[in-house]
Amino acid sequence: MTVPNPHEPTPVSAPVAYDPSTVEAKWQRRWRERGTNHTDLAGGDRPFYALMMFPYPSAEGLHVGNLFAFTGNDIFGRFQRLQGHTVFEPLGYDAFGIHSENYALRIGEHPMRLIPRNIANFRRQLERGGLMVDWRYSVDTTDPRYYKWTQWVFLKLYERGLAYKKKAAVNWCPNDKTVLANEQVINGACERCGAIVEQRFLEQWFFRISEYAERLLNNLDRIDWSETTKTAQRNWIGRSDGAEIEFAVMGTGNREPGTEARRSSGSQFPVPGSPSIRVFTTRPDTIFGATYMVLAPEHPLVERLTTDEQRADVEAYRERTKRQDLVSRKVNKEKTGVFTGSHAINPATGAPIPIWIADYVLMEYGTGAIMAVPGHDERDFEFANVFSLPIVRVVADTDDNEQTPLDAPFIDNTSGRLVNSGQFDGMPVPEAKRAITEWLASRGAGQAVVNYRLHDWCISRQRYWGPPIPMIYCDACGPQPVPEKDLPVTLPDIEDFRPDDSGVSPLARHEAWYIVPCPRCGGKGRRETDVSDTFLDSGWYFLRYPSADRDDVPFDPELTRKWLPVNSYIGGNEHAVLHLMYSRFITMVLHDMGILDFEEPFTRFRAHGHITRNGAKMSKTKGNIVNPDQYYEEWGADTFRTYLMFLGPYEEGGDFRDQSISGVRRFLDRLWASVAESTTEGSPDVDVLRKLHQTIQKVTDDIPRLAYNTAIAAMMTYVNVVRQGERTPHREELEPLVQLVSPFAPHLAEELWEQLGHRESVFDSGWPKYDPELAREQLIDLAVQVQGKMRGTIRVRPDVTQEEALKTARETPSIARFVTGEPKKVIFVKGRLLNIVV
RNA sequence: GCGGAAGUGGCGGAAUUGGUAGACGCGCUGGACUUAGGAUCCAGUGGGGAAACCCGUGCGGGUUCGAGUCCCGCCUUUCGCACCA
Repeated sequence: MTVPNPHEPTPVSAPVAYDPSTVEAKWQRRWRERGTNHTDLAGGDRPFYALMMFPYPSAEGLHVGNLFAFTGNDIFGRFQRLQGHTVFEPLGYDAFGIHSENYALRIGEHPMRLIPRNIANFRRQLERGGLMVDWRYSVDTTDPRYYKWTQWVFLKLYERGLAYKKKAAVNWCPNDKTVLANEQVINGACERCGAIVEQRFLEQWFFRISEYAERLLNNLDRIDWSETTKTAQRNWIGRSDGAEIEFAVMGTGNREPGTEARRSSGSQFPVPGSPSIRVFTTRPDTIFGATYMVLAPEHPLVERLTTDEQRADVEAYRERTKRQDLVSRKVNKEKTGVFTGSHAINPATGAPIPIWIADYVLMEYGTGAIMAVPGHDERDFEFANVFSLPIVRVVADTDDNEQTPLDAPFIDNTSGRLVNSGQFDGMPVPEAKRAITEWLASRGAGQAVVNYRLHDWCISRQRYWGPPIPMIYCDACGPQPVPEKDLPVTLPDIEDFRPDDSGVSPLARHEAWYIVPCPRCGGKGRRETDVSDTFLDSGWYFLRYPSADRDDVPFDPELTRKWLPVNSYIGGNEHAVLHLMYSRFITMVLHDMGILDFEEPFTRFRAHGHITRNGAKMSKTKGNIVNPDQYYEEWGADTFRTYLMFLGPYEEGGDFRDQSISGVRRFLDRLWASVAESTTEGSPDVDVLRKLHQTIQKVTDDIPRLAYNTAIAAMMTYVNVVRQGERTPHREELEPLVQLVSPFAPHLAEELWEQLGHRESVFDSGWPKYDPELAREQLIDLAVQVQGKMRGTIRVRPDVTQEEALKTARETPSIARFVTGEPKKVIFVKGRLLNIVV
């Protein structure tokens, strides 16, 4: 054994290098043991609910896009905790729906077996990512303990008269063999599979979301949401201010064969009891220019209005448009239509105008009928040209009130004045809108009306993988809601769950399941065999999390009062008009029923951006999907998290490049090394401390703005400062940095915090305070311009006066050479710049 | 067509309010240490020029002492919605 020579310096053992897999395993275990991520729901004061959109647990496993979204939310949540809030950051699974079912069908496995496996895999990947999730309060929408309450929500809407069944033209996907909501039809094709959607007439359950249109629109003004999301919702709700106008119909040739068409009454205005057509228009001011009318082909009045002469043509046209798919209808720009043979009377001019049918008028919007003003509407103009219908100009473009020449195709303006409009001539358009609406109203021919694009929400799905709609049909008693005590209506575990083309759910093939006693009379009843839309599952899940361990109530009133509405919600903008609209609607309904004391579920919402890879969209077919497991393995979760946040502004997303990850890992390595080398001897360097406090300020400002990329950049800069030169960093220079970095790299921060001698979790240590005194620079480089051109900088105190700065600048040769003669003018921005104008 | 967002080095991106354009990172170049380096460290890195300087934020105008930022007119990309009366 060799005795160490006391004169030789004892060899310092090389610091242990940063090994993420060891550190991360250690802290995940420690968090579990200590319950670090548990939220004291009942006790915590200053509650903060940091919600992220829950994922659909696909068989492929966690997508990097999910992780990007969750990490951003996790950073925000951890930051709030460090600021002293009790943070609740739950996560669950949105596992019902066609997506899961189709996949199950494809691989020939039952979703009841498949989904739990996917969830287990998701859970493993999510935990590996280091999220501050309290897994004791998770939800799985396919768990009867959850969908019991989804069915309860349905019953509440039914009780309120907001759920109703009607036979309706619905979007039918021939591939997925189910009905789709309007929101799920993109350009006439199924959002999911891309198949061309057909129209079918089926009995469907609807929610009366359209009754809430005005509130859904108005409340947008007072919630703190991403503007892009609010705009999308406003457009989707699509409020139009206009008028409904009634046009009297002249007798049809059918009743008086062989005679001239005659007015049904002596008046140009409709008479109660006589046939009339109601139209919606946003331009009542143009009524003097209405030279014909158009009804949607499926309009109920078409039957009566069609003359014998025209019947064959009309029937043929109706048949053709019915079978026509939506895509060719929308893409096809040429106008088609057929004359019904009947005429209506323009209530403004008293002139008879022909009534046509055409598929450019949609039954679903307004009244399904329009007054056509080809002089001022592009579509009407095109139609009028195809069928040689008269075009009358009633708004003049110019101030001189002269009729604009008709060689202009049409004028779509609202700044002109009326012409050819009788007593309204010369009136500006906005004024004429009001005046003409009033004039028509006074004669019983119309009224001001607001119309919305938003339609009622069809929730019926003729599929298997969803919560059965809790209704029972009894021949004697009619439709009966399933009593609350009988919930849940359990989805049976059947092998044959394949959808067919019959228009009914696979459940309709299972008599043993659907034949039940009527809850009212006890006689033979039949269950509703459709299941509900998966957007109903996600329409209320945020209410469930705090009460996820309770079976007696959907959500505990006290916990709900404490934790809701959600303080911060982060998710993808692809849900701007689906999930986010439905959630608001359901919350409003429950509020109106006295069940919730707030009507907006998400106080703040931010849409995150999306990740591309090497500039391209990630997709399975391109094979360029980032699999998180691989990166956890190679770089560690902390590096992966931090890298994802460093890609670009969180709300815009960024481009993932494997090559660039190393920079973030280097940063964490350097942070690790700095702590390992740090000393408690002596005192910290004032210049370093100044940078530290500037960094604290920057990071504290950036996180709430979700400017994670610049926060990370600031911390990188600071580590570079700490390590500059040959110096040994002082512990006080590093401790606050470990706190700053902790939301981004939680495992590493915990480890370093422990190495710095702390026993409690870094997440219970608070957020470092920024001291403006310490942050202030002693000397700055003041920019000096001559004639607005940069000519150099001068080193001065930040509070230097204009006179001093000017003097210094003129003594600086490299600047002074540009100043010829006396300055005419001097612009001085304190602490920023000096501009000398000569 | 309507509505939103965005065009900045080789690349991802900085520049909260009109005030030093290109922070931070990748990549690249050179160097140090090395048997070796795809490790680490140091220096450099918008373009042109020997330099003084000049030019540079999609294009064209404008406002201003000063414009990536504001105004007018275009172009391009991208995402929603789309015959919504």
